[in-house]
Amino acid sequence: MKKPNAKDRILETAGKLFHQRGYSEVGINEIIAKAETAKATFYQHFPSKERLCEAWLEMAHERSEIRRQAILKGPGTAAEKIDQNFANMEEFLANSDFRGCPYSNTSAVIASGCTGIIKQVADHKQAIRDFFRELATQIVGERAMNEGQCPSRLGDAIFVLYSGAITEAQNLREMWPVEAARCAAGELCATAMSAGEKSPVSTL
Amino acid sequence: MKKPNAKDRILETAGKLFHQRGYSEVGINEIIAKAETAKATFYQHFPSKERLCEAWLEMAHERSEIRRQAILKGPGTAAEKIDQNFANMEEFLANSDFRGCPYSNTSAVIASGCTGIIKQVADHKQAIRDFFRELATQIVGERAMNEGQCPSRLGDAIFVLYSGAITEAQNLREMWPVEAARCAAGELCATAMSAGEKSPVSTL
DNA sequence: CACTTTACAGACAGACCTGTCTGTTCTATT
DNA sequence: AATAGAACAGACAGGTCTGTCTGTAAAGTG
Repeated sequence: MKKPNAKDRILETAGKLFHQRGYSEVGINEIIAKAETAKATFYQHFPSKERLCEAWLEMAHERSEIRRQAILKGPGTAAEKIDQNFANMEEFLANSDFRGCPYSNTSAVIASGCTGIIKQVADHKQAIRDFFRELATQIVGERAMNEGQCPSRLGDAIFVLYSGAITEAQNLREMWPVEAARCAAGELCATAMSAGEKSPVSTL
Repeated sequence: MKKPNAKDRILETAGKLFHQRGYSEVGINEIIAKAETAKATFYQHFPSKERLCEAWLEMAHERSEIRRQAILKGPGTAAEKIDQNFANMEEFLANSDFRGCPYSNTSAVIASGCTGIIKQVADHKQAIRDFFRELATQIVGERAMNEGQCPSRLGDAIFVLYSGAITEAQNLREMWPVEAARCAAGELCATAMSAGEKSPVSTL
């Protein structure tokens, strides 16, 4: 019951270590020792460390994608859902000792030849961007869209706030960047909503 | 004229390589080879690679601090200066092949025991935060401050936008995150200014 | 000129890394 | 029970890394 599968054990262990200390700071030997498996077993499932990294990011992406879809289909207004995302980020950071975004952290250390990893990062970031764009569309609404409002701009702004919050919370080991981003996102949403009500064409 | 100093050559070369490929991906041997110096010379000036990294970040911080002070004392409104910062970021990214923030990139790969490096990163980020807070204060103005406006909140929001922009431009190798952050910063500034004029107390 | 500082060249130690290989043992299905 | 696939243990090769060490050459200063 404690040992599900060699491959899964490796993936879970590597994921935990990569996230805690960074991809380049964790070696195969440590992974297999902590996963209680043999090196030959490792290379039976993963042809290289780089592929293991890709598998880890892919797994993490799929899990997060499920969470995002659940949020989209769940209850609450779009603005509330955005706010909830920042609350979740605080919890995530508190539980991981401020170790930021696995994708950004990995992207910062790999060589430019690791195209597979680079693609994983880009795909994940694009998915988050699309997520916020979808919520932004719900906020701005169809009417305002036709009148010149740009929900994708609001979505992108929230995406950048989201990224900056987790990056700087990691760098400073403090929570205030998340709160600052949260407030700013709320303000941008409020402005977008009131612009949709009052002025038909935004000057921005 | 081409060889200023062994120490300076090492520092410049290491800085360039660290920035281009990341701290953990560049070794001492490559640095001394490209700096055309000997290993003994290197260790005469820097007791360890970690200290070299600290010296690099410190040098880069001092240079950027000079630029920020020049901007603060230079001509233009505060809002224009903030906008100019995002324009400068685009230029920076274009010239460095989208290799983001040296401090965040380094922070993502070092061990938790590297307290010196961690402090350099935190100090630098705090300086940028203070820079945007100062500009935000100029935007919101003293009157609005007394009436309940919070310039530090605006400054922090711009700081987070700034960080998210450079992070995601690096991850995606695209420029749109900078533009998104730029627009959002402009909008937040506009909202803060109109709130200072019209409504005495912000609801945010 | 004598002397000190600075820089050069590069071998070397010791550790760590990824990835390969040999061979054994467990486990499940037929 | 027999057989096949999966997992185990760990030595090994070949390379890279940081940091130390020995010794030599150049350059500035009294």
